[in-house]
Amino acid sequence: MLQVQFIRQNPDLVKKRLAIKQFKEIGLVDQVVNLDDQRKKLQVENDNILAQINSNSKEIGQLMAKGEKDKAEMLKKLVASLKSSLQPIGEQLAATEKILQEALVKIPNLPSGKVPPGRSPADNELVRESGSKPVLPSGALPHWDLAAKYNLINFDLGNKITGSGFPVYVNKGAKYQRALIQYFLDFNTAAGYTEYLPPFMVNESSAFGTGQLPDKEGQMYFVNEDHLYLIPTAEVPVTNIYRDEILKEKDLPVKMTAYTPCFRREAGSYGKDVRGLNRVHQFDKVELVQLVHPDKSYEALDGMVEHVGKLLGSLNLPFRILKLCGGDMGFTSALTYDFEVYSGGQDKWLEVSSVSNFETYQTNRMKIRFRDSNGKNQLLHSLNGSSLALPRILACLLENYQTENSIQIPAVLHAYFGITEIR
RNA sequence: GGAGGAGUGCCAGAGUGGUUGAAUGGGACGGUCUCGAAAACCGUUAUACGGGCAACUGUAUCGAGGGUUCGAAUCCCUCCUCCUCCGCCA
Repeated sequence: MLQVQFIRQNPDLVKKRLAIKQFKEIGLVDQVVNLDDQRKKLQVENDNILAQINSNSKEIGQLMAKGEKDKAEMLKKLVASLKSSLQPIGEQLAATEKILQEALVKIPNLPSGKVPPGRSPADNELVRESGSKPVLPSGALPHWDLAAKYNLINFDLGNKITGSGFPVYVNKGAKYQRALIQYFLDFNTAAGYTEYLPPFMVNESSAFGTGQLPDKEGQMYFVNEDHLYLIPTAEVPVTNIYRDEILKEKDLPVKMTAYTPCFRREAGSYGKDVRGLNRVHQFDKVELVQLVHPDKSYEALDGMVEHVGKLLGSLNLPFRILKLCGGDMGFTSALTYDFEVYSGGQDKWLEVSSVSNFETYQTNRMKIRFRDSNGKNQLLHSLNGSSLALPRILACLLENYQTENSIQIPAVLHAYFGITEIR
């Protein structure tokens, strides 16, 4: 969430930037400022009464020690009346803080100055295109047909065991997943990221920290009995590793990578973009997370984009990088680059990675800070990106590497997979 | 799941109702000393939200949240986590 102090100091800038994000409830900005004014006033009153109660209580202790019971009794009465006058103020203060917090979490992150205006995906800015579309044999198949032809993925079986959107990977299809995960993790650790294998369920605090809660409950699977959420991305548990921590400047940047399955209810998505592996409820992903000095986060973002680009390049997949426009960005992001890979069998671009800088939006919720050279605690910037989301990568690898009667395996994966083609 | 024990500052650890934000030791940092270092000695060493131009100052926080009390790290309740034993189990 945004820092109240920043909103107070720059209300007009905040409103202007929120408009770029197509945010409708601009009124919340003034509301937050007003509520914070109220909060301050109430806190002063509240603290003053508490101070009186505290000092009188101390005196009672001293009087009792001296045996001056009568005076002590009088003071007790005084404190009792102070307490009754405190009660309504305390309640008002708590209520105001609650409303303030509720308003604050409804305000999305501000888009950085680099974000192009625009309302929809059509307004996203093409940054770079790399590689060339494959020349496929006539009668080239989409991945769901290839998956059936070579017995790699069984969608019907998933329907039977669980439901739609839970594919079962079979035989070489299963091993392909494993090879990709291993390759991605090795690629990331070689670049200095520390590997983690976090829990696949998180508590409410963690889900709040990265911005999934409140409001996006509907997109997560929830285990009612234990009050836990299945993670929609490794970003959630991994970023929360440093929740409530104050880091040393010399330990920056923190670079982490993790493989996890991801669980998404994808409520409200229908249509043909859900075919095959294009949109599923459970999928594998390797994620990158960085916590960096606020002065260096855009440099770090460029570095992550570069890193993911290299990874895709190593697989010889044609891809393009889009800078998301204000209207298409996520709630918590300040700047996002999407990677899309060309899917030869479907003749369309599939999003396989999203790399974002969240600046202090998440770290303010999680209180992830560092001690700067002046000894002051400052919020870090958090960033994350996929490297990569498996299903769509697999879809593109199957489609783009198909021949008449085989699927070739990219050279960098031969060692991981143990074979050079699927027949 | 059952029974018992425990959760205090960066760490260890004291503290069972009254100047305790918290003894003591260690660590870290700064200083003195030294050519430099070690040792020794001195000092500093939580966070958040407020008030004040500032010096400074108020409040809250001893796993979390409630409660009792004039006053809670200390008493009570709920929850969480850890340890020991039993049960179950990959």
